[in-house]
Amino acid sequence: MGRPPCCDKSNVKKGLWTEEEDAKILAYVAIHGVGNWSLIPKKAGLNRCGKSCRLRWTNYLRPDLKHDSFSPQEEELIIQCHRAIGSRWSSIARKLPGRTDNDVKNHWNTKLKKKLMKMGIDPVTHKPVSQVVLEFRNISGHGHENASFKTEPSNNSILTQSNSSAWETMRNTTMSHETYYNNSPMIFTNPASSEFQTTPFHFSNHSNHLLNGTTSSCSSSSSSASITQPNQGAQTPGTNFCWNDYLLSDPVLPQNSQTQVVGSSATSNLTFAQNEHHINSLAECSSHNNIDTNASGTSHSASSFVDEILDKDQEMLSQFPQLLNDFDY
DNA sequence: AAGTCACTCAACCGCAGGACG
DNA sequence: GCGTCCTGCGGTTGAGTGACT
Repeated sequence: MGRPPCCDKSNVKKGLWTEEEDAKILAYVAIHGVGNWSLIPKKAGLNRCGKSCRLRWTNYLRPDLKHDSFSPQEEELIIQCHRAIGSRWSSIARKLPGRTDNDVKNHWNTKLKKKLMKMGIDPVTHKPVSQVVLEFRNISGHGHENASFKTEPSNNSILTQSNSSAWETMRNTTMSHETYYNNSPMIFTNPASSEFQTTPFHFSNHSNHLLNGTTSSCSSSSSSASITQPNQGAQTPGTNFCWNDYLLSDPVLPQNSQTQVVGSSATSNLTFAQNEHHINSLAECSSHNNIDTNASGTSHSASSFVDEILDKDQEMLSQFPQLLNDFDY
């Protein structure tokens, strides 16, 4: 038995709000304040669902909201936060005074995602698209160099976004690392090296790291927010980088279940962003691609995996208590 | 000028979790 | 412990609008 609707939807108005309706809400809130939104429509004389009133207030009418466009600093902060915690828009919005989760979400979906894709960054994983392509190839069994794409991926990564042109581009061309190197120089921090750099998107040419209080302060080894991928050596071009390797070397996973321990530095350099990123990656990997992490050679059960994440979570929080102030999770 | 397409963003929907009786 | 109500959240939709043909 499902929950009854919050209101009689057949008798409430839907759609855009009129100035008159806005004025009613503003007048009511000015006198009584916010709270108990289910009663507000009746008391304020509105033929609207309480939920709709609350949304109108929180997303548009609140006096502390900004209605101007996003600044470059705000955009940078959104990208950094998204890389760290994924699509937790309310948490990200709390970092941006005057912005709502809806604002942030819309801005991400309409502007920032495209901006990243233009730069050759997969907006879901925040990895260079070339790396995502390599991983997909391995997952889908098209690991050899000249394999053509035969099946489309099923996750929400750049390969399946509404931006089908990106997919078409990649399907029709074998993406060379040089292509991405040339198209997105910001990604690759070592242009002189012939080694393929896998450092995800990083505003390295910005002097102000807006997230110093979050990602950077959490790093025990670096002042930048750049992320060093685990098992980096396996990701050089021409080698058979495998998504499973990525999982197996994940610092979140139990060490004794990893067939190959990457090295203590990989764990000691672990940042908050890394952990979040990996957890998100794992979740996406398993949910979107139906990849069973147990099938990757690990022997832990699902519950022990969750326990492991929680343990690591506790460990991180004890080491970096400031996280509690930065993100609610 | 008219039609089509792409984009933006306000609003809706359904679910989850917390508070409370 | 259970049911109900309220609120918060993230994903999705669709009306409005401007750009393009």
